[in-house]
Formats: sequence, structure tokens, C-alpha cells
Amino acid sequence: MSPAKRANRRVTLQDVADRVGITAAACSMALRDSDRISPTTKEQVRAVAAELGYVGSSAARALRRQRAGAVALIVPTTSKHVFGHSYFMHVLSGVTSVANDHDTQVLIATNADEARGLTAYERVMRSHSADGAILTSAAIEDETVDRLLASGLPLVLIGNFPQLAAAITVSVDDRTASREATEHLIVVHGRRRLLHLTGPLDHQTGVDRRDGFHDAVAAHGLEEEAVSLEGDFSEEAGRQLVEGRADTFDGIVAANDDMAFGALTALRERGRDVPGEVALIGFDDFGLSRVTTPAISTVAVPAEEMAAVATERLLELIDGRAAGWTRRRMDVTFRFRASCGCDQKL
Amino acid sequence: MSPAKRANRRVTLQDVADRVGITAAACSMALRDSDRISPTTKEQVRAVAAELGYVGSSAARALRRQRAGAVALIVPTTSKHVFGHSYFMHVLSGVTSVANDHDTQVLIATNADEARGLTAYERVMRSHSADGAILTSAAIEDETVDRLLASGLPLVLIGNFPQLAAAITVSVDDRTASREATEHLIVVHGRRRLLHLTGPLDHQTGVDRRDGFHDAVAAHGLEEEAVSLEGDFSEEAGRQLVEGRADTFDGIVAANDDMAFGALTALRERGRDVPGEVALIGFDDFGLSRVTTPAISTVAVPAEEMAAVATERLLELIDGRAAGWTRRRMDVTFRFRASCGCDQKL
DNA sequence: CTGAAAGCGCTTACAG
DNA sequence: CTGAAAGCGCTTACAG
Repeated sequence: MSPAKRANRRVTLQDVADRVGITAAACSMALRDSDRISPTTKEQVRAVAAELGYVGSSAARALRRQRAGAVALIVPTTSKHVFGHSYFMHVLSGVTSVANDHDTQVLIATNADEARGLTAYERVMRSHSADGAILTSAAIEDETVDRLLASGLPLVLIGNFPQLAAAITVSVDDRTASREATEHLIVVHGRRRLLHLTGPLDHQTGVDRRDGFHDAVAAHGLEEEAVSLEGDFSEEAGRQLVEGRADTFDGIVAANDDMAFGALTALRERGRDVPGEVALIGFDDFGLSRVTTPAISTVAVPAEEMAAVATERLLELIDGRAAGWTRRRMDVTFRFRASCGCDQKL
Repeated sequence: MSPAKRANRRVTLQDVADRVGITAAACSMALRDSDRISPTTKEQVRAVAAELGYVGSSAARALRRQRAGAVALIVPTTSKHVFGHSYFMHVLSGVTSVANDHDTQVLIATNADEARGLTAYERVMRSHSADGAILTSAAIEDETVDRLLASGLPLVLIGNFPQLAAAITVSVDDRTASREATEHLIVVHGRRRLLHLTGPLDHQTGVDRRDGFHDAVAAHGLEEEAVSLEGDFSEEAGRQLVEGRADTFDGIVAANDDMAFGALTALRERGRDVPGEVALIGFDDFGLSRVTTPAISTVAVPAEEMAAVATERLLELIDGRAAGWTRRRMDVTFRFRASCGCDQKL
């Protein structure tokens, strides 16, 4: 029997049952290997199911079991913006690999344009088409998160949300990591006049990385010369913030690699040598920093691993399994490359 | 009524109907704005639905309508490999933005590990959880594609599949683009000893780009010196293929940017100047080529736009709308940057 | 232990 | 024109 033939009409459990001469209910149990069904019958059912090319209807199962068998990955910004950051690619990779292992579908829920009005969160809630959600890169004051949390839908957040006591989160210690990155420029490379390019300060990540920078300069008595300027994680912001200020600093700590790259471009245009005259360090290591010249030193965030861990936890939550952890911290990895002066070649 | 309260038990159409004093069927019609229902009743239904926070069950609707309201994005390789290429990110962005505009969910279907056995295609087929699929980066001889096509499931392919007469595809003209890129090195930059680093030759893209390279060298009588070496689109392959051969060529056409970057690394290690001694051009422009030094000249493939167009067509197919096109060609854009010698700065 | 009904939440096709 | 049954395809809870 060719695949084309089979597809003519959907094969249902009833079809299999008729052929074997039992009820659909028994068939269902046979396929789920219930011990109510005799080995002989199970064998027959399996054989017929295979022969007819039976595939269960996910809609019917979902309706009956009150379970979608899917998780949603929610990104509370327009898809255009978000996909531009390869962060999302790592997260998606982590989510799908775990979901795949648990026969769970992955739904992508990005916000529709403001114009159309529907938010990602509303799509998931409305449709009940996912049993839970992973939410990432949310702003501190995002009411979406509060509502999602209040709704009782299983939810795991990636990032730090100190104000949400009830939230289950997976994160890195941005503040400590940023402090250590800054100290690296101070201690190892002897930089004294430091500039910090912040992320958006309505995101906890932006705040924490900035605070870590300040911790470091304060600890080393360099507050006087230190400056931090507000950016938005974009390469363009990095470039603009450094343009015209290129001569003022001997070290730059950017809150992410995109901004570090923007800074690098601006420094290059002004003829400032990196790392000779200005040591530079970024944050994230999602791809860009490794391929530039000089390669950008950075703090690697294990985004894929965080997403995988978050998804494991989400599936536990959905299954109502053991209480488990509420806040999970993952380790960052420092990658000291050429832009800070560590890696000498080229 | 707080969101938390509402979530205690699911609100069904019946609940709304009871409150208004009509049947669930009438309610359903009212919400879909049927003209069988009086304006007054519609108003009441809407008010009650809003008050109770009614959201329809996607599973129930899917079961009844025999429509999932979702499309699947299938990637026939392991997720790890694929997400590594930012190509996928662009595709996903295109698919979600169109799907969002049509109230359609997006499902990600990557292959599970070989060990677990289930392929992406089988997940979609089995579950009937998507009404159609977008398939990308498939190998020429991939039986998945044949079976998917034969199954009758609405399907749109991204890429060239000349051997599949029945397939609906969105693609770029890789062969012509590759020929023109090669001719650019020959005509504009006077290169004579050319090396081509191919993609995997079990993919049409690999074959077409290689053929375009050969078209160009043949047209200019440079076959003698020209060499093409089989790669696999990885940076590592680009590096290895050029290592030890760095002195032999004055122009390299890589089938994608990752390999071009690998080649660049190998040339740099050998102290060969790019573009002075070796002019280099890549293909794709999915992100990497713009940020290297020198920036890599390349042929920009409009992946996001292709995905958007493919999704539009897929939705037409699902709706059974007008026949429409079968093969759609999109234009590439040449980005001549520093690595071929066009952009002089730095 | 096992057979078959009931019902998940919708929407369409039918009866009145 | 409108009311309410039937049924999408499953699986669980119940009756025997």
C-alpha cells in the first residue's frame, strides 16, 4: 500500500478496531501497551495499525486528555527584533532538543505587530494549545509575565526576576560575571579609565551587568574616571556611544557582544588600537565575538543549556512532578581573546 | 474577577451559553459573527464571554474542523547542526511573521536523534498537528521529501528540487549567482587561478553553486587552473581545504560564508593577504560575513523573504485557494565588500 | 477481569 | 429562519 493511498482518508482507531474485531477502546489500550489487553491482541492491533498506517489524532487526544502535548516558547518582542539576536537561536535549540526527547511539540509564540494587538501570551492562553511556556528576555515591568504567572499556566522564565518571588527561573549571575569581567581589565590589563555600555535598563540583565561594572570600579577606587552610558544591546548603540568619546577611555566593558562590536567599529574608525590603546570586553558569546578581528573577549552565557534545563523543569511542572527547584543558576565561562589583550596572535 | 480566579476551571462555550440563556451552538455562531444571530444576542454573548474570560479550545476546534490551525517548519537534520547555521533563524523569522498575521501557530519539527528513530516528518504526519509544512535544506535524495509530497500534505519547499516536478518551491538561482560571483573575481579583480570550496554535493545548492563556478571559469578559459574541492558548508571544512594550498590560488569562491571564513582563517595563518594576494567571496550573508575583517564579499540570499513567501503560499494551499505558482524565484543581492578588493577602507 | 458508554469542547448539517 | 442533535477521534471511568 503506497503512502499516497493511505492519505486519501484519515485512518482512525475505529478502522483498526473494526479490522481486528475489537472496540476502539481496546485498541487504544493495546497501543498504549496496557496489561488489560492480551499479548496476542496487542500483536494483532500493532500489525493492523502498521498496515493501515494509523496515526493518532493529536487534536482528539489533546481534547480527551486535556493536554496539548506541546510547550510554547514565548518571546515578548516582535519577531523581527528578537530573531536578530542569535540568542534566540540557542534558546530554541535547547528547548527543541529536550522537547523532542519527551515527545512534546514546540510552538513559537512571538508577538504579533502592535497593530494587530494580540500578544504572544494571549495566543497561548487563548488557544490552550500549549501546556506550558518558556519565557525569555522579558522586561522587568512586563505585565505579560505577571499575568502569565497569575494564570497558573506552567511557566519557566529564563533570566533574573528578583521581584517575582513565585517565578521559576534559570539564569546566570550577571552582576558577578560583569564585575569579574571588569576586574579582568583592571587587574590583568591595568586599565584605569573605564567605560561601560549598558543594555536596556528596563531589563534586569542591563541593570545587573551595569551594577557589576560599578562594583568592580568601586572596589578598585576607579569610580572617578568610570562612566556608564545607556545602550540597548544593539551594535548601532555601541558605535554611537563610543564615537566622539574614543580617546577618553583605555578600557570598555560592553553589556553584550553586539555593542562591543559597535564600539570596536567606532574605535577602528578613530584609529584607536584594540587592545593596545583600548581593551575591550563584551558579554554573551552567541557567535559574533569569536569571528571579529580582533576577536572579542567575552563572558559566555550558556543559553542553550539554560533553555534545556528550563524545558526539563517545565515538563516536570506540567506533569505535576516533585516540587523541584525554583531558581537555578548556571555558570558563565570567560573567554579572554584578543580584544582585551590576552590572546596575542594576530 | 482576577486572572487567577478565571484559571481555576476552564471556561467553556457552554458556560457562556448558560449564562446568556442560549445554546452553545448559538454562542459559537455569535462569536463568529454569523448573521443568523441577532445583534442583541451577539452583544450579550460577547459581553459574557469577555466577562468570564472565555477562550476557545484549540483542540476541540481542531478536532471538529479537521484543521490544526498550525504549520510546521521541518528541518531534516538534527537540531544541533541546523540551529548552528543562522540560516534557520532567518527562515523562522519569515515563517512566524506571516503565520502570525494569519492566526496560525508555528510548530518546530527538527529531527530527533537518530537513536530515538522518529524523524521530523513523521512527527508531523503522525500527530496531524499541523495543516501543512515548510521544508528547508533537504538533501537531493531525501526520501522524506518524496514521502511528504506523496502524502498529500500541503508542502512548500525552500530550495531547488529540479527532480521533483510536483513540488512547490521557493528558491534563488544559485548557479547563475555563483557564476556571476566568480566572474566578478575574474573580470573586476583579474584573478586567474581560482579555487572553489563546494557545499555538500548531495544538496542541490552545493551542486548548483559548483556548476556556476565552472560555468564562469569555462567561459573565461580558466578551466586549467581552476580547482573545486568538496566541503560541507562548515567553517572547519573551509579551513582544512585551504590549509596547505594557501599559496596556490589568487581567488577563492566559497559556497557559503562559513567556509569563506574558514578559508580566511587558513590564509591568515599562512600570512597570505586578503584581498591583496587572494580575493575571496562567499555566499549567503546570514550575518557572519559582514563582521569579519576583512569583511567577506558575498551573495546575499533573502532567506527571510523566501520563508515569508513560502508560508503565504502554504496557507493558500491549505485553504485550497487558487492554483497559484509552483516555482518561485527570488533575487539575490551581491555585496562586494573588502575580501574581494572592492571595499578599500581597512 | 473486560466491554462498551460517556464525554472532552467545539461547529456543522439537519430537522423542524 | 432557528433549535438542538450529531459527531470529530480519542481515552477514562464505569457497569457488568
